[in-house]
Amino acid sequence: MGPRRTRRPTIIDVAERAGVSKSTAARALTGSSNITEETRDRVVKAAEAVGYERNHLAVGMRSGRSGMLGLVIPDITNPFWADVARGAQDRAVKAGASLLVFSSDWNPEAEAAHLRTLRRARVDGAVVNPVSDSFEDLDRFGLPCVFIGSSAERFPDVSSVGSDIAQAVRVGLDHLVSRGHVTPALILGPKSRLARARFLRAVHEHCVERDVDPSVLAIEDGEYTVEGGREAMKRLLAQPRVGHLAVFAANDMMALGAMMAVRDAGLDCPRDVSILGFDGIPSGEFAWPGLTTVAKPGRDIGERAIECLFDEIDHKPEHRRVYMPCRLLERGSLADLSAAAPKRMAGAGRI
Amino acid sequence: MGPRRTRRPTIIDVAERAGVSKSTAARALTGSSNITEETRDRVVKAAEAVGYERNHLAVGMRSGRSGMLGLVIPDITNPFWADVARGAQDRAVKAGASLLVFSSDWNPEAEAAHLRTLRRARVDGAVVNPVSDSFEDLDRFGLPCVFIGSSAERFPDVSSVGSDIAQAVRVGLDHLVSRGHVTPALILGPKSRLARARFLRAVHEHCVERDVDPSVLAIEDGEYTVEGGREAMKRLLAQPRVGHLAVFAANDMMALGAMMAVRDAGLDCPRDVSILGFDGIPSGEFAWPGLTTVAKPGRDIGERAIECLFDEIDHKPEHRRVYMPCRLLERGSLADLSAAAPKRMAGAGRI
DNA sequence: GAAATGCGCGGTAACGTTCCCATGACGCAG
DNA sequence: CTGCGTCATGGGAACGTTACCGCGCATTTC
Repeated sequence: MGPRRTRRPTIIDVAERAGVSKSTAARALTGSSNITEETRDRVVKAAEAVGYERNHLAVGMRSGRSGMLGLVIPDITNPFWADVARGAQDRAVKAGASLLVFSSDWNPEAEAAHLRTLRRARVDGAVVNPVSDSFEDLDRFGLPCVFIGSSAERFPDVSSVGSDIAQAVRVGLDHLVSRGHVTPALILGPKSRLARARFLRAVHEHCVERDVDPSVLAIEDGEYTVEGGREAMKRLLAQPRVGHLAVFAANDMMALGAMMAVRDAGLDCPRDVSILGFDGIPSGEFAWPGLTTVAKPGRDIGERAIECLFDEIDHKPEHRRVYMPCRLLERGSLADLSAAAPKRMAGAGRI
Repeated sequence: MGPRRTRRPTIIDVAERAGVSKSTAARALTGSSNITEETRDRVVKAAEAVGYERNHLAVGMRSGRSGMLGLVIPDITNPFWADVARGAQDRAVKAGASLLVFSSDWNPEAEAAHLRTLRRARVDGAVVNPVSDSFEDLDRFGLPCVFIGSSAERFPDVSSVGSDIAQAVRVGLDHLVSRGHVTPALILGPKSRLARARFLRAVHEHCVERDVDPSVLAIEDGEYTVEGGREAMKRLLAQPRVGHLAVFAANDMMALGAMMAVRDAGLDCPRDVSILGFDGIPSGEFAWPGLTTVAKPGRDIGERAIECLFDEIDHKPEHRRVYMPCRLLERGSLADLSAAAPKRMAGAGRI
């Protein structure tokens, strides 16, 4: 494929071939009114004949709309963010827009640099998972913007899309209870994280509704990693307990780590310990047993964020804050202790 | 963050503030020669003062270089392609370029549509994993282009980057042999796939070098999916055999499916069956036992592809075909049958 | 001392598109 | 027949930038 270095046809070439002025050609091609059907036909034919393709750079320059959107996420390699990116991509494509994707690696400086690049590229707006604590850099962006994720909470003036943590926790706890685990232990993230507080608050609310004393629940903290979950579970297993142990982890990676710790201790999941995760990463499907988890709707979040962004661009200040519902992914990491189906725990889950 | 609707400063604003002409301002800002250090300073200060940011749309229009590159892959959600995208992204950012990312879903029409979009956006070039069989659509692209992946083989005129299958197979087989598995069974993809033939050829070459008759190896085909691998392994297990069974799967998903089939049959991996995968997807890490596999360097491939693309854009027709080396990821799915360390098979692998 | 060279700078055209306004044709009513 | 409104079309400006050319000035060279 030798890239042809011949000049690409412009609207003037089309106009000449159709025997009209470039204004008329433009009108015909943009589908505007005030033009004879016959003329439009001629222009369209001419455009096809010369292989004309509208130059979006020029369009963007003249009209002030580049037709490009930015997406700045921590890491496209992270399955959740890949999901988000995919949703955003599809929604953008559907609207005829293109997506400039950047990974910030949770680095505020990289984030700022990418936002600068987006501004220079004259994107019409951007969807961002903000990592910078200071509103400074983000405020400077000066373009229509939608935030994604729990960190967006810090910026009340920017509309945002995220998962509905309260609903997710409810779904998870309801499922645990339905399987006979009324007072599960919790493996949470570091105390510094906003997400941790939200998660815990939702658990408390749920407990109050069910007349359970929240302070009964065992809680261990750890980093949001496999190792963090493993260590937390080790501490949990070291505590004295009677009977089956159920654990709700705030993150799938931690849940998988917890699963390892169970194995390390010579115990079996789900026979001795039940584990419920939160995220819905693909790896959970291939663990043994398969990790039952509450899945965040990454793709939907991405789609929705782009939709909000369009509203923002069009000055329709609708939904300032959107929380998308999560859903349970039932696999095999939960024992069924309910009286109804005492046999279900054995071969459960693997699809 | 109310997006400020005030006009963004142009180079003319900078020029006026610095008391020079816009030509001089442009010269100062592009770092071109023939300009006093003092004038340049003044212009740069003025630019900072008014918050000037170069309009890349206008630059692209005037100079013919938009500073944007395209990336068309099957699915950003697939961990391998996410890796590739990440590498491409990093390399592009390093060169001051931006990446427009699209997912084709293995759909030739979507691919063609995305390529059209890229052309209209006036990207400087694109990195593509071609799904279309006909060269037709791709040839029309008419821009600097680099292909990625084994399917690129079909287009000898386009430079491409991929993983070195021959080397990967060698690494895998060498490892198998070093663990005492001299004649592993093979789980391969569908006969229609080019990748299958290449994989098999590499195995044959390796066998010949080691004076092993290739026809001894048991082979089962299947789709490149978990289910495909599971079925293939089931058939493999149905065959009469003596002692330990070792399997080299052409794909991690199939390997994970094979692992399930082993479990379904009441056998144990790695005690009764050893499994080696190929890809390096993250899920393999969390399977039990951890999947030992030959990992493709997705990120490196992405980086390298962008580098090749830059060469292509700059008319430096260097490396037309690049194969990146793969490396072994040792986890726990292989028993050690070699005399040296007969104990290693038990607790192997999990990091 | 005059011509030649080099350098810093300004003016203007051009990239390809869309938008606004002018123009001419045509139809219709007075 | 004239005047007015409507509608299809053409002409030109503008978006923000860079490339090219030319001008004036200072320095060099025979």
